[in-house]
Amino acid sequence: MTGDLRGKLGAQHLPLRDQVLVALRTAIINGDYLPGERLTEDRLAEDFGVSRNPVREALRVAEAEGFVVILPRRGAVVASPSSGTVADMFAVRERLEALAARLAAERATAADVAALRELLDQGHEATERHDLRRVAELNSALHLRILQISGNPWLSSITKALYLHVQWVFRLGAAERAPHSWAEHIQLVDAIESGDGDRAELAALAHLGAAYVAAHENAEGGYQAR
Amino acid sequence: MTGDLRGKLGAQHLPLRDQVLVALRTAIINGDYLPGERLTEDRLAEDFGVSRNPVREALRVAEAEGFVVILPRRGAVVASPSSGTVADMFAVRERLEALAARLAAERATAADVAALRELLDQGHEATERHDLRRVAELNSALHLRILQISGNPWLSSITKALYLHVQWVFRLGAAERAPHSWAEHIQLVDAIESGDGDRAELAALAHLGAAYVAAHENAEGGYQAR
DNA sequence: AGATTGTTCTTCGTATACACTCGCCGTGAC
DNA sequence: GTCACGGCGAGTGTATACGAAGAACAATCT
Repeated sequence: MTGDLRGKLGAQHLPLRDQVLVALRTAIINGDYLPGERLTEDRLAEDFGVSRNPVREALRVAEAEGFVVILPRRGAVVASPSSGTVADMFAVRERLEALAARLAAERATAADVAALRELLDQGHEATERHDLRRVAELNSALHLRILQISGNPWLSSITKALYLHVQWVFRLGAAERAPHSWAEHIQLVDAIESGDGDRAELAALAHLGAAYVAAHENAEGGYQAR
Repeated sequence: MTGDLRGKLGAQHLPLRDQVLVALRTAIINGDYLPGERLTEDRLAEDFGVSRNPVREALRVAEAEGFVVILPRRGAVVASPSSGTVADMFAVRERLEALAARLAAERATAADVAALRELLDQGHEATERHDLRRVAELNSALHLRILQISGNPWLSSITKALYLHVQWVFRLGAAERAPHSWAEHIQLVDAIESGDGDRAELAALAHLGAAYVAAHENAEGGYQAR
């Protein structure tokens, strides 16, 4: 898109508002700010060591992304993902990740597949070490990589956003379910390597279905609404 | 051209930033601001008769939604939907609208179906009157209504955002394809009424496929304002 | 007690200031 | 003539201050 003006340098500077947005998102996902918690602009500005303006701009984007809810003239609170919307989220994600798997299967180069296998290996290793944090990281990396291979920027950005929310729900719940999800990943990469779109879609659906059950259980036992 | 925009923002009770966002989106979709056009904060502030702050907050959200591209320290320009991303957009929309159709079929009440039929009738009438603008409105209303019936807020908000982009591409292209799309709508509503999820999905896919061909042709032909 | 009033906190919007970066353009050196 | 340098203006990025409006809550009054 709009390739004419881009490409020059100076793009390496991340505006403060973006840094704030990233920090805010991760703080919410990590549970540093709990659902229902009030987020006054002053407080966030102080927490992040910036003025209110960057905070306000980051808040608007966070609202658009569904991480916070802004009540007019009342301010922002951390959104509360109810178990109802978790189900809705997975229903959408199921379709999107299935499409991503199909496109990836149809378009993956040998190098793409090699990169996926590399992630798979690292994941296997980390699982044996019981390094759950690293497993979760590699889990994300794998999904993101498949999205990238799909080559559809819309699909990619939408699914990434949803994926962040999934991570949020997972963290809020108690345990990671990482161990047994890894076998599903192998199935998925195998299917992508085969180039068979239908098979890749089915593998993605199976994976998502299992993930949903885990997330849903977490959400049920997790936190209070509002 | 700036006068009418300014007048609309006067006497309402939504936060200014939201009014600016709506005005900005519609201005972009209507082609008042053309792809690649530079959007300086000062100019937008003047166009909408507000200060820079609401404009900035609206711009960040518009960026997140994909309507503008913001280059660090350079400012915002209207995004350019290339024909490549139009194909990607429809690939995603196809899946989402198919899901919406399925959910709607499974959950629609008699009242929901009646509302859809009402829209269908109005659409038929408007088509006979060759009132293309009204037909386009009813077209949107029908799709939005189906999303609402689906009862999945994630699906709804994501698809709405995509739908706005589709409208953008349509307006940039030359003619509306409204007339023959109406038959497909009838098929779709029939399927929803039947409560048969598979059938509703297929109807949605057929509709989207036809719409894609039209949109793609428009995008190929390049953009001309109005 | 119940209604009214007032205080306080916070957002919302405006205004202003200033550093920084980028692109443009004129000037001068070669 | 052309190329490099440097000044200049435009515009963003950030900070800060200020006032208005609204909501929540406590205090006051009847």
